[in-house]
Amino acid sequence: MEIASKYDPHAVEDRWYAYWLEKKLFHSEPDTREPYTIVIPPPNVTGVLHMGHMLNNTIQDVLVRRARMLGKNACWVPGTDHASIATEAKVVNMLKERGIDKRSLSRDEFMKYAWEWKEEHGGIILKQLRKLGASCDWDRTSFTMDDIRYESVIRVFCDLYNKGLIYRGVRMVNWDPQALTAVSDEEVIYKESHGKLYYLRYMIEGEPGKYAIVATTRPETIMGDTAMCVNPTDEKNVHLHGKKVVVPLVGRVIPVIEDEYVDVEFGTGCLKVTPAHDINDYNLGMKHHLDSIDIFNDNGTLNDNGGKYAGMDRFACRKQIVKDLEEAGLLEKVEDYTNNVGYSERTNVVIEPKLSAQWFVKMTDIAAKALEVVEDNTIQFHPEKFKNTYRHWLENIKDWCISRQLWWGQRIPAYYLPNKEVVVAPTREEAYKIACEKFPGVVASADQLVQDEDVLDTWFSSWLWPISLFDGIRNPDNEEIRYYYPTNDLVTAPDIIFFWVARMIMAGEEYRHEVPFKHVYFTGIVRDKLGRKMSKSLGNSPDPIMLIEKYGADGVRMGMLLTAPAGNDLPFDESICEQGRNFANKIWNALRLVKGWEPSTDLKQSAENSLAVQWMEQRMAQVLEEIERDFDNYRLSEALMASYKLVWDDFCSWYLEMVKPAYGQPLDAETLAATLTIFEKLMCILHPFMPFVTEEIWHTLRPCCREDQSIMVEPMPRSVDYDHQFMADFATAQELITNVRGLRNSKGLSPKEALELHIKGGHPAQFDGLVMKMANLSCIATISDKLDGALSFMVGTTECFVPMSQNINKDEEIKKLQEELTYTEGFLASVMKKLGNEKFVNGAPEKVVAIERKKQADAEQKIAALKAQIDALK
RNA sequence: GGGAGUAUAGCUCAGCUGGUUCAGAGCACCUGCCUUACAAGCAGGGGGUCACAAGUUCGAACCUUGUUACUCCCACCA
Repeated sequence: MEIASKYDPHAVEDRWYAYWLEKKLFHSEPDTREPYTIVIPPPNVTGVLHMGHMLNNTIQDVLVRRARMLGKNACWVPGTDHASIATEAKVVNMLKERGIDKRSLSRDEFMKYAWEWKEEHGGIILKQLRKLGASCDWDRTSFTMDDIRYESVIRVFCDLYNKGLIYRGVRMVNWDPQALTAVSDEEVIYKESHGKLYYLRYMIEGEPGKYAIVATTRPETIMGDTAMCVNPTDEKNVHLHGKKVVVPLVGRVIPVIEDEYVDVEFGTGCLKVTPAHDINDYNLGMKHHLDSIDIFNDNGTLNDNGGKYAGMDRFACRKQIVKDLEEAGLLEKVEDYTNNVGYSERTNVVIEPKLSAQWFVKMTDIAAKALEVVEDNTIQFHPEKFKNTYRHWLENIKDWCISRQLWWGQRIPAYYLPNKEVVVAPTREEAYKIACEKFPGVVASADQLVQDEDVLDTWFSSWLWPISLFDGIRNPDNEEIRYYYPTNDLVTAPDIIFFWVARMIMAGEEYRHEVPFKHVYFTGIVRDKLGRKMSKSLGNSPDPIMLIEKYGADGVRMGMLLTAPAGNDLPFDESICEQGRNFANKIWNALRLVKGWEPSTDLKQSAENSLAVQWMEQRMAQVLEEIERDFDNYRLSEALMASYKLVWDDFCSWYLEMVKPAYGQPLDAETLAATLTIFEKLMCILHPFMPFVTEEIWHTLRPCCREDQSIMVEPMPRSVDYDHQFMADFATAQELITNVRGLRNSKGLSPKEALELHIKGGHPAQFDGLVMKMANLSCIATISDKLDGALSFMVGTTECFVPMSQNINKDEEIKKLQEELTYTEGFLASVMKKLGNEKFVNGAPEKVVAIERKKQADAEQKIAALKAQIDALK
């Protein structure tokens, strides 16, 4: 069979993915095996695959595939997130393009459009994950708003309400004037922005011509001022105590109050208090029983309280009001000012603090439990440093605002009675029942109940994900939840540690009394090579599907993993995929070589081949030890690098070259069979990282017995004991080979010209045959004295000589030897200094001193040898 | 403002409990090779004051303190 000289992933990847699906190899059902479970961080249903997903899902796939090969019942559950704000925004836009205004639609009509849109455009990302090779159990694909998940969320809401952990209250919330909804604290991003600080004059009542100056960044909010505040200890403002001042332009008379909160150093030490539009002012207002005047509409324009500015946008109003203040002579001065302004994570508009009635979850008690399980390592974070971040957040946690003024999401199951009382129940009928019991005679029928208009924060669905995926909320005792929960590993980006990771832990404790996962692997953030975050607006994010087209999924997977240790950002450059592609090609060519060998049953296995096989098998055991340790510590890139070197260096460069027969010659059947077995095992080791090329090669190696099989479920090779002396001796042999090749290279000799090697004294000779083959030597001779007229090198303390047919350049050789001598003498001097130090000899452990003495002896021996060689040349 | 982390070769990173795996790996680079598996390759090679300074120690990339630079998280003084 002819095998192409270049590996072509296109021909291979789709075929094997279809094969895996057809054989249902991704599917898991509970059985007697040990479970291994990962739930996918559900991407937005509106999302398309980006580099962050690639990294994240590659890691999950590596872990799942490895677990599967270790004999576990591996289950990776995929799904998507309904992403209220983002999805609703997209649907609204879509409607707008069709000339439909959301406000002209009823809630039900809107939801119909939204579901249509979701069915049509949603979940592209899951299709894209298949290209990557993700071995998700697609039969289990879920959605945070499908029936089971919807119902689970509703039940949890009711349950927490009944436990008194959910309440409704009027609070200052972060209002997104574009999305027209409240968002949680975590959804506000503060950015430094360059604005102005305006100094306004507030006339003092009853003291004509006298005024106090207030510095503010938001002059448009003066319409909402209900007090001015000074610090009671502020001497320069004592004259204002007990006075009243007039709000500029507005004319309203407001009191001057005193509070320690005011910073004496800032501006003039006078603060205008606008309880409706600033969180700190709100607190001051509560404390001093101030009125609260809301001047904004939900969309960020001014309402009727804005007087002549009513209807204007808040930023347009700011400009206008500054102009008007100036004309009225009430603007003292304007300074440039840099401060932090909060923006909505979803819509990127400036957040408006706003008083409104919202639903909250009490966090204090739930948070304490969630902190404990991370502190005591029931859940381990990789890397561990994220424990700090986690602790800090949980220790300072505030109640979670979970209501959103949107339609796309789980509608809050709270029903209002005509008497303003509220009942909470999963369905209207149940709510009616409760209403009748609690408030007899208030409602005559279920229809009279008015359901809350708001939906729940999307994270209020996703925090249940590891439980609700197995229907563990509705049926807490079902077989699946008992089998798959708790899950094993969670792989996610550190930026959602609060949004998601912490809250899943809370939900796990609350609803399973058990952690939702045992390990959390935090990936880094994928950046471009200039260190910038990948973003649409910068256009610096490569399309992952194009990358896969170009380098193959295996190539991209490997490229990303090689440079992405846990928690480290990944400066992504397309060229790292080349390394992956090249590696796939390298293995492919090893396959071509091996497949070209003809087995001969007449030929007996040579001693050399037998040794080569023994070495390779033990080398594999040795490296497996390392790989297993790396996986235990979640050091995936190191495990991959070790595998890479095992295949490329040890197998291809050393082993295959050692057993490779001369051109056209057959190979003894025993060695060939051993080679195939080793090759297969290597493919198993590599399979979690590079699933496609390894499956292809595994099948091609022994096509006869691979029908209907898959490497996916082959047992993963495990490390075993190996002979350390044997490996050390072989390493010495490798050094001999490298040295001879080096001599050849530096003297410009052809690799085809066979050389002789003379070794002074004894050396472990069992590998001589292999050394002769690999270094192209005609003989290896043992000599008792140094050899004249030869090039020399040392391996350890052993002197080696290679006779030259041509004259050797004595000066050059002497120079080279002299350099080595100087270095060794310096080395010896430092060793002697240590050994001459009594404190060292007495203080250091026996072992360390012995090592130094050995260094001394070796160095002395080497110096003597070098001196003798130099003398001989002279 | 508070906290955390990082700084080792041109790049990305290892370096465990201070001591022969202590100065490493991969990529990149340089030299020579189209040697019938692979130029997406082979063989060989160069390259680092371990950010800076002081200290502890017989001994420091590793421990302590300080300095500098970068990154991230939290807070939000109008």
